Amino acid sequence: MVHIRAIHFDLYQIANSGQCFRMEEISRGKFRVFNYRNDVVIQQDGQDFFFMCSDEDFETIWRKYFDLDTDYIEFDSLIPESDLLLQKGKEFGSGIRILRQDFWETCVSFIISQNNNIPRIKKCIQALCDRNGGLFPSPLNLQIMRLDDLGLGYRDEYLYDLADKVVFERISERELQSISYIEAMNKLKEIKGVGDKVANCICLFGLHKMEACPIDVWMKRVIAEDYHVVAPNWIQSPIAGYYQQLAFYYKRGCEG
DNA sequence: GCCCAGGCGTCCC
DNA sequence: GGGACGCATGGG
Repeated sequence: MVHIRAIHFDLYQIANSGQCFRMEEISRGKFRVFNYRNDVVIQQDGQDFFFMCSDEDFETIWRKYFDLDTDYIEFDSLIPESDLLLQKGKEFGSGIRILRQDFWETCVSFIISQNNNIPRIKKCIQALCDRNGGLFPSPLNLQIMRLDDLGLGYRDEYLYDLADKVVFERISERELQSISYIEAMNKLKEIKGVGDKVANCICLFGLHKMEACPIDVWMKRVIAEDYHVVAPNWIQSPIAGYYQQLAFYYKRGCEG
């Protein structure tokens, strides 16, 4: 077991922030988190965290996953006083971090997410894992799996196209990390079923390109209702993705 | 039965 | 280049 203290870190908020789909509260303050083939149980008590894993796993896997070396208080301090939506968002989401999730899992998850709701996205991903003997399928696994009876709707062919492109290295995490956000977006949109929104989610949650700013129905609602239909300047910020996540979590928490 | 969901591909203009 | 439309599925 590993004990740490951390601020701007709340497992409940992160689990319900819509950026990950395999993080569940198993008892009060106690969460099980999966990231591709790794998993851990964490107990949170305020600013105290108990990771049920070795020191080595914490240092090599989970410290990075939870982005614990990034100062989110600093990000919050850059929000203008005049931006009432983000001011409320940073209070409501005071424990939000942008996870550094597995690239492959993020691609699969957000292709499934299109025109779908979060509870059902979770069910679809769980069904994929169940079908693969409890493990999240690798690209090679996915290529040969039967998908048409997992409740994915019309998204089966999108996942097969993704798996092919990854297996044949038409899409590679290494390359996407080495190129710019704009170039990565264009590359990702070559995958069937990946448009602007999903590509932004992959850039933000799977590649940690923090300028990526996914615009979904909730963000459109934010722009329409909280910014008088004019998109705020911060969507061009180098950390637009974090601000977008505060806006999403706040808006969805209030109305969803 | 409706409407909606962290949208996108395809048509059509 | 942009705007309608259909798309599978299940929750509310």
